[in-house]
Amino acid sequence: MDAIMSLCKRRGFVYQTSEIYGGINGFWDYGPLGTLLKRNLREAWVQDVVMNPCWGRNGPDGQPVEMVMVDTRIIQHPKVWKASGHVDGFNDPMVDCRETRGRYRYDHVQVFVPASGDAGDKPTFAYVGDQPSEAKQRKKAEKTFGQVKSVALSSLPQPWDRVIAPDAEKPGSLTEPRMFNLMFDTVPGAIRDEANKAYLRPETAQGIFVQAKNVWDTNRVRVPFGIAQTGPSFRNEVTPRNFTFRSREFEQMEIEFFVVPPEHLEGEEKTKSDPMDWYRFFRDWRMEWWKSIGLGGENLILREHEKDELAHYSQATSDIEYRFPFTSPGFGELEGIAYRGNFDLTQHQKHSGTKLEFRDTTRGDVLPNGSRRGVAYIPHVIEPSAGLDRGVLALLCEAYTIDPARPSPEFMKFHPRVAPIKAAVFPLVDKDGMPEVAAKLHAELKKKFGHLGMIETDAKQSIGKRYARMDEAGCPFCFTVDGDTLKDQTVTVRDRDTGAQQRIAMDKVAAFVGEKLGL
RNA sequence: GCGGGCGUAGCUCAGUGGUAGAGCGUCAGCCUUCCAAGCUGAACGUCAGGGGUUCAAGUCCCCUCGCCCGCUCCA
Repeated sequence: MDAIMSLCKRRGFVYQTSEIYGGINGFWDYGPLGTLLKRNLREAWVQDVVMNPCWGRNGPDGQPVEMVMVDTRIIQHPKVWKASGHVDGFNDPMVDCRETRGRYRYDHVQVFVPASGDAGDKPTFAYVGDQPSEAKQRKKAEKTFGQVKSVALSSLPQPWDRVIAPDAEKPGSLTEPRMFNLMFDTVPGAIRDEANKAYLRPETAQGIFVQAKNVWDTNRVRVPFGIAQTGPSFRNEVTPRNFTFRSREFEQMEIEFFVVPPEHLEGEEKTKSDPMDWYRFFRDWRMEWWKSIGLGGENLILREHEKDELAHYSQATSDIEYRFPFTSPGFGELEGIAYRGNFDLTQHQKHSGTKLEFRDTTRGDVLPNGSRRGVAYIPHVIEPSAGLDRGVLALLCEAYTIDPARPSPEFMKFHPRVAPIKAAVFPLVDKDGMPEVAAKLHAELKKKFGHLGMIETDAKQSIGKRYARMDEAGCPFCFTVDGDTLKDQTVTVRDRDTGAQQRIAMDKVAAFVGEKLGL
C-alpha cells in the first residue's frame, strides 16, 4: 500500500488535502491524473446506468430499464435527516451493549436499583422507559431487591460493571456513552443562530427520496423506474483510515429504483418481477459492471448479508467488495445493493405530511372503456449505492503492477475506458522530420479523443524513459513515429501491458484507439 | 477511543549535540533509430508544526498535527 500511495503522490493521482499546512485528517485531494480517473469512472457509471441503462438489457419484467437523474443539494431541510433516522441515531450520546449489539440513547436509559440505593455487589437492571425491557427488568429487580426505585444511568458511576443492559443477560456489557457526531452541521444564513442548524448530507439517497414525487409527477415516468444521482457526502468518521477508503468527504453514485410492491403484482409478475427479482437483477448486473471496468478476478466478491446483519426494514442486502491491500485477506465495501421495502418513502410521508404514493394507472379494476381505474401505492425500492472514491481507490490498487522483468517494473494497468491518459504519440528521436509527423498525429488524436482523456506527446530524452513514464501513468497505448514512418506512413503501437509492438498505418491509428476505447 | 510505529528534497531513505546528504526522479544542453542507456550542468529543504534544554538541536525533552499498523467501533 505504501508503494501505491507513493506512486499516487509522485504521479499526481492523490494528494493530501491542505498538505502544506500539515494536512487534515480524513480528507484527500486528487491531482491531474486522479481527477481524470475519477471523472472517467463517474462518466462510465452515468453512461451505463442512466444513458443506456444496464447496457440496454431488459429488466426482469421484460421491459427496458428506465432511469432518470437528479442533482440535489448537499444541504437539505433538517427534517429530512430526522425522517431518515440519521439525527436520532447519531446526534445524541449513545451507549452500546457489547452483548446484544443494541444501542441506546444515553439519556433514555434508566436503572432499577434497591430502594435503599445501595445494591452492594448485586447487579442492577437497566431499562428504557415504555419498552418491553421496563417490565422485564422491573420484575427481575424486584425479585432481587424487593422494593426498587429508578435512577438515571448517568447518575451511576462508571464503569457500569454491575449493570445489566436492557436486553442483556450478563452485567457489564454497556460501553461508556459516546457522542456520535456522524453528521457535519452548518448554519445557513448570515447570522449564526443554532435554531437554523442544518446538516451536510451523510448520503445522497435522501435527496432522491424527497424529490421522488416531483420526478414522477413531472416526467412521465412510471414504476418500475429508477432515479440516479452522483455527488459528495460527508460523514464525521470516528476513525478515518486506510488512505482514501474512509474519508470524511466522499462521493457516492446511488440509484433508487422504484418497483411495484408485491401485493399489487398480478399474474406472472408475481414470479417474474417481484421486488426480489429486481434486487437480484441489479445485484448481479452491478457486479458485472465493476468487472467490466477492470476489477475482475479474485479481488472482487459479492457478499450476501446474513439475516441478522440486515437493517430492520431491509429484506435483502448484498455488498460488492474489493480486496484492498489494507483489508487483505479481507475485503472492503465498494457498493451495497439493498432491498429497502418502502421504508424511506413511508418515513418521509409521515414526517412531511405529503402523500408519497404513486398512482399506477396500469392496475386496478377494468373500467367500461377498457382502461384501468388505477391504484395508489408507496413504491418499494432497490438501492444500489456505490462509493465513487472507493471505486477510484480500487482501480488504483487493481492497476498497480510490479514486474521486475520489465525495464520499467512499476506500472498502472488501467482499463482503457478509465485510463486518464488514453494514448501518447512520440517521435522516436527528436529530429529528421519525425517531430513534425508526430505533432500532426497527436493533434488528430487529441481532436477525436481529447474529450475522453489526455492525449500526450513528448520528444525529450530516450524513448525508453518516455515509455516508462507512460507506464506509470497507466497510458494503454504509445504510438511512435520512426524512420520508416517517413517512407511508408506507418507507426509502431506499443502495448502497455505486454510491451509488444506492432506496426499499423498512420491513418488507421484513430480507428485503432476508438476500438480499444469501446467506441 | 486505546496501544505501537513513522514524519529529513517530488519519491525512497542516510544523517554520532557542531557547515543539510545520497540514489532515483525533474529541468537544460549534448548524444540517441524502440524500452527508466551515457556525458555535462542546474534547480529543488519552514528537517511535520510549536515550545523547551543547550554556547550550539534534524539529533535531547514536552505539546500539537498528520500518515501507517493492531485493537475497539462501524449507517
